[in-house]
Amino acid sequence: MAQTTNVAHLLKRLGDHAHRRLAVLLEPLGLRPRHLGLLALVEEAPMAQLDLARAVGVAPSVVVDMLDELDALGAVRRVRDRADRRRQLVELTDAGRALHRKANARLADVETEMIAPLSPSAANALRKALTTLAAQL
Amino acid sequence: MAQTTNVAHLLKRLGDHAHRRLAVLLEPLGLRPRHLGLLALVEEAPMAQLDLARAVGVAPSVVVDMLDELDALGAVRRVRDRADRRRQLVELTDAGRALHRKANARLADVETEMIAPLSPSAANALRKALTTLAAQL
DNA sequence: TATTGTTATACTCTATAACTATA
DNA sequence: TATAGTTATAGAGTATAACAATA
Repeated sequence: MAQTTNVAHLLKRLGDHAHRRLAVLLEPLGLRPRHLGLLALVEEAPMAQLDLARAVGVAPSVVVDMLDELDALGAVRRVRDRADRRRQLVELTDAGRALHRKANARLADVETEMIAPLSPSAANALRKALTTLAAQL
Repeated sequence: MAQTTNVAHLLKRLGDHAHRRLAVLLEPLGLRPRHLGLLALVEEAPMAQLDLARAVGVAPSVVVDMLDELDALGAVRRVRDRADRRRQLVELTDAGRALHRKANARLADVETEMIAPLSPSAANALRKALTTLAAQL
């Protein structure tokens, strides 16, 4: 059967598994996988919401919801931009920084779990290949 | 940033890309990615709908919809089981067999596209690693 | 007029529950 | 009563469109 060995199909199956697994591990933190991209961006520097939406590739209305959730966790703060009072600069709180660190540890856990059956060199080759493929997206 | 090199995250991103790409390539055939699993199962032997649902891991009501779509394409036929008249045995038509062959070719195309940046040996290592990981799901 | 963030609405995908026909 | 298939309904997740405040 073509599907079981086709790389595209394998990537989809494994990617979905990784996503479900990450959702389970993040749940105790009150986070979901989709929050991680936002946290990573805001960790670097405060950012306007529409810029976040563009960077993450998701609709602005969805970013509003996600930020509401992160706000409820005390992980981010919306600060009105005084230069342009339409914009909200989203910045990470100290609690948000700690939360992001924990979330990244859970993400690392998923990787560790998943690559467990591979030899170190095979795991390395996998990471390298995936990184190469992701670079062309 | 952890996400760009984390294997779990890379798998998710690449899997989603593969899925979107496959959807585009299947669209001219009137198929969507989720139909492929059904076609592959029914290609081997006629199967009852609930068995299909269990095999694909999707709700029976969803299988009904998918089969309606495949039926509308003339790809499958529901045949009442004479031993147990509650069951419908789903079988592939000749047109369905041809369609399945084309669909698998499109799936192979997605793989070819995606692994293009890799050397043959790297592509081989990738396929082997993914197959190993998928085996433990 | 155009843009930022927000709200309202709709669409896709899937699951759960209620229904029918057979057993 | 239990099971196979179906229909109806509801829940995530996301996108599009309309809106208020500001530029």
